[in-house]
Formats: sequence, structure tokens, C-alpha cells
Amino acid sequence: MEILLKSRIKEAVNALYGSEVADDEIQIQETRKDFKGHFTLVVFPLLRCSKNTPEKTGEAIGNYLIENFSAISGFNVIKGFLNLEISDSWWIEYFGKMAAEKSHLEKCQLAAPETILVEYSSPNTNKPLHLGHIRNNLLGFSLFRILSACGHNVIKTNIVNDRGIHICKSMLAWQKFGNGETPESSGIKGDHLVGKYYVIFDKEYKTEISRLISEGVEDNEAKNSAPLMKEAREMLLKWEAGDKEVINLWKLMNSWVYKGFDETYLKLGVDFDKIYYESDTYKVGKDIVLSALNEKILYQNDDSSIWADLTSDGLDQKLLLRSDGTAVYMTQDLGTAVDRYKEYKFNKNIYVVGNEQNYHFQVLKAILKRMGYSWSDGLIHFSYGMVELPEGRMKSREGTIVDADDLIREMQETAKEVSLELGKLSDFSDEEKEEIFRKIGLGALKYYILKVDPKKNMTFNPAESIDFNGNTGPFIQYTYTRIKSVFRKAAVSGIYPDIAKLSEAKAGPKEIDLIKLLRNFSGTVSAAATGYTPALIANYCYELAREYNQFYHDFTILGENDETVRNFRLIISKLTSEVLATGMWMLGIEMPERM
RNA sequence: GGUUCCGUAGCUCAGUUGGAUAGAGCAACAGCCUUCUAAGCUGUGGGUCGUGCGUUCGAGUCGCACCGGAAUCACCA
Repeated sequence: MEILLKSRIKEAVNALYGSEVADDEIQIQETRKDFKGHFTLVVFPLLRCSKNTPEKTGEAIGNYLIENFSAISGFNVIKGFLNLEISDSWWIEYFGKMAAEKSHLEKCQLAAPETILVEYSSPNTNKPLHLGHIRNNLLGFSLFRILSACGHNVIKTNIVNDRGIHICKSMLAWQKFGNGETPESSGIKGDHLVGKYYVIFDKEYKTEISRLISEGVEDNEAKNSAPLMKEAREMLLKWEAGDKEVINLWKLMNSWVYKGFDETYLKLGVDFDKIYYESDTYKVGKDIVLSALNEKILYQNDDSSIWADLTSDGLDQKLLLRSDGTAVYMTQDLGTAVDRYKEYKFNKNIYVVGNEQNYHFQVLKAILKRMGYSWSDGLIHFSYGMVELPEGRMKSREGTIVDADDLIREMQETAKEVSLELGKLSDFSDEEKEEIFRKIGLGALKYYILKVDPKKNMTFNPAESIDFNGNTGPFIQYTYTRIKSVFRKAAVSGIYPDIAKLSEAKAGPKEIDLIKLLRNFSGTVSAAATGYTPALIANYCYELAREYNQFYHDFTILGENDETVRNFRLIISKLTSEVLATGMWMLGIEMPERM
């Protein structure tokens, strides 16, 4: 509609003032609720052509439109704003057409699809997933859905940090204090079991340190010479040398962890197309660094460590290989990027990683660029803020880490309690009920996290996250199930776009078109880079659901005996439910049919 | 100190390419279930959009300076 209006207004300006105007000088927006009309033209930019007051210009354009454009049935001018009213017959046609059209997802495909990698999750294998990972996973998965909806070829990847001294710590602690405990024998989920030994290591290590200090050893020296730490370092050397026993233990304990992670991913509803392991990619990284050294892109220190000098890019010196020749984090990421390009020839490679690593990704991009990889321009760091608790940051030392599995379980239990109290599901089997509770609990959790602008730090308030009223996932789910209920009970034999009372349309959603939203993402990826899209969709869904609920309520008052009014509601309901379902799908939130 | 990000109601957050009187939810108070779902709806109170200057017809939004907060600047990942 706006596009049509624009061209007519252009025409009007040309006819009235004889001057051409650029597209962006014609600003059309939905009319604010408090004014009469459907669309509003901002006339200020056109004063240049009319050389008249805003009011007079608005009048003139309004008169021209009403005479030459049948869709316009009336107008009014307030200050510099021309409010246009669209005729009922036009609306009837419009809504009728929309309701008859195919799904919103099919309509928002872009012309030039790209191959896009989305890396998210990136766990360490020495502890279970926590709240921060949940934000990461939800954002990553949602980005995948949004980009797919736009028609891109999206590959979900995960890189597992399965190597390094931290892994050896859990292994060592398990060897020394574990008595052969396994997930099976203990009944503890694999990732939690390994995490338990990581904590044990830390505890025992600290005991050793304080013992050494009490014996008069200096602080740093104590940390370095504690027997446990020494053993861990020896284990790392053995690992890198391929020692069979160490490697087997490593494989065994990792397999426990992966099984545990898989369970959590499944519960969260996220998955991956391709998993990379740091234990593989760090070798690729080493080769790249060495050949770049040959080409003099990098330099070597006296102690034979290898560095990149990025000072001309406004960055610092960056270590790429240690003096003993072992790899660091950056080495591994270089290798992963090159590997991925070889495999996928991606247009974009999006890293969903916390904002504490902003610097890391700046450097990564700069180094790849220097090495002559032109595709490094396609690397995008989707940077998101930390999740804090009302008391402040999560700290493992103070035991304030919010565990992912616990959180998911609690959300589902609360959903169950609330649902049972409302007692609307008595005719469902226990199994069906559990499925609904699951959707509601997860919907609440996911929405609570995704509705916040990713780039901002957010506060996770457990009490509030579990609330199902107001701007929440369950509210949107509830709106959706209400619509489903309308259709179940309406005994619809067809939809009749025969609507007389369209002036009432302002009570409800006028332009409920998700495509409009998606169009705003034109460069979906640039939107991804600023870290904006999932929150925008979430808040849009909420606004729509809220409007629908008001409409639903007003409607009851309007009287449903009037058939045309009833039909109008059916059309609005259908469109709303479709848009809500699409929007929530893009957030990775499932919709129950009833709740 | 350098770099990046944030600052909107008591709290948690929205605010589209700069547009009309800055919006929701939570919390507080007052109403609405004989009508297809009350996880809902309606109303009341609550604001110097961190501060100042600038750009312009118009600034929460853009620019500069300052104030306050966060992250980062490892031979950790």
C-alpha cells in the first residue's frame, strides 16, 4: 500500500508543483492511534517544492489524491501531517487477498541467497552449560531461523574447546579422586560429572597452595609449584605427544560430556549441521601461521615465539605461536576459519560470541586480511552482552552460576503448576499435558532472553522470568491458542471478505504483515552484525499479540451476532495467528495448540 | 591510559530510515467472567530520555565534549 501511495503522491507533487521528488523525500507511516486516518504523509520535506505552508501543501495534495485515486476516501491535515483515509472497499480487497495468500515465510525470500555459516554455543568440555550459553544458543539458533526464512543457505556450526590445560585438570582430578566413577555408575549426567571433577581439582589445588604458603613459599611460586598443577601440565604435554593412556581417558571423558551436551541441546531445541573440534583445527592454524611467517607477514622473536604486528591497524602485537611451538586460541581460530572457507566457500561467517571477545575478533579479521584472504570481510562477530543476576555477575566461586539443565527444568515445573491451577487442560492425557507444559516453560525462558537487544548486558531475574503475564512468551502463545480456539468453535465454512464495518478496523491490527518487518532487515546480515534482529521480532510479536487481545475484547463488546463483523474477525484472526506463528518460529519458540 | 559497548518510569525493557502528546510489562490502587480461553481487558498514579553544546522545520534517535557503568588490552579459552 505504501508503495502505491508513494507513486501517487509523487504524481501529485509533479502535477501540482511541477517538480520531481526522490523516493526518500516521501515519508509515509501508519497514522497514530489518536488521529483519524490510516496512513500519514509527512509533508515537511515537500515544502521545498510547494513553497507554501505545511497546512496548505497538505490540503493541496490531499485534494489531488481524493480526486485522482479511488482508494483514498478522505483526509485531514494537522500541522505538517497529512492523514489519509483508505476506503472500505480497498481494505476489503486487501485483507481478503492477504488471507488467501500463501505462508509468510514463502513471501519473504530474498533475491540473492548467500551461503552463511553461523557458529554458536562453543562450549568448553570441562563444565556444563549455564545461563550465558543459553543466551548464546538461543541467539544463534534464532539467527539461523531468520536467515533461513530470508532464503539463505545457512549452516549451523559449533566449535568445541576440547583441548588445553583446563581439560587436563578434570581428567587428573578424576584419576586421583574418582574411584572409577562414571555417568552410568553414579547416575550423574556426563557433563555435570566432569564439571564436578573440575571443581574438585580447583579445591584440592587451593588446599595445596595454602599449605605451601603456610610453609613459607611465596604466593606466585606456590601457584606454580603446587604438585597438582605440575601434574596437570605434564598431562598436557603427554596429550600433545599423543600418549595413549591420556588420549584414551580424554576420549572417554569427552564422550560423557558430549552425551550430556546433546541432552541439553535437545531440550533447548537447538542443533548443528557441522561440529568442529579445536583439537583438530589448531594444527591447521599452526601451518597457516608458519607459512605466513615464511612470507614475512609475521615475525619471530628471539625466544622463537611468533607474532603479528597489527599496530598499523590500531591494534597491538598479537602472539600466534608460543615459544615452545604450541598453539594459542587465536591460532586455532585462524585454522578454523580457513578450514571452513575451504569447505563451504561461505559469503558470511557469523560468530555468535560474547562481547568480552570483541577484541579477539577484530584481531582475527585483521590477521586474515593481512594473510591475503579476501573472504575475511565476510567474518561477522555477532557480539552479545553478558547475562547478570540481580545480585551481579555469575561467579562460580560463589556458586551463583545458573545451570542450564536446572533452569530448563524449573521453568517447565512452574509452567506445570500454573497450568494445573488454571485447570483448562482437563481433557488431555498426561503425556499431552507434559508436552504443553514443556512448550510453555521453554517459551517463557526463550522469549525472556530473546526480547532483549542482544548487544546489551541483561539482568536475569529468576522470579520475573517465570512470570507468564505481560510481555512474555506464554502471553503470545496464549493469544495464539485463543485464535485456534476461535477457529475450532466458529464452524467456519469459508471466509467471506464481505465487510461493511471496516471503520472499526482501527480497533485491531491494521497492517499485520511480517514481511514488512523482514524487509527492514534488507541486509539481514548487517542487521545480524549489529545484533538486533531477534529482539525486534520478539517485540513485534508482543505488540501484535497485545493488539489482537484488545481487538478480541472489543469485538466481544461489538456484538458477534453481526455476521460481517464476525467474518472480519475471522480474517484478522487468521492473519494474526500466521504472523505470530512465523515470528515465534524465527525465535525458535514452539506454539501449543491449546493451553 | 587505548579500544568497544551501555545509560529511557521505583524495577525489567521497547522505541523502525530523525516526525505529532516518549511506550509496554512488573510492582501499587480501582473496575470487568451468564457471551467463542480472565495466562486476558479497562482505568489511575509514575519521566529534566545521564549532563551540556551543536546540526534542522523537527532530536530519545545524528555530531562533539563531559559524567557514570561494563567489557577488553595474557605465552587463558
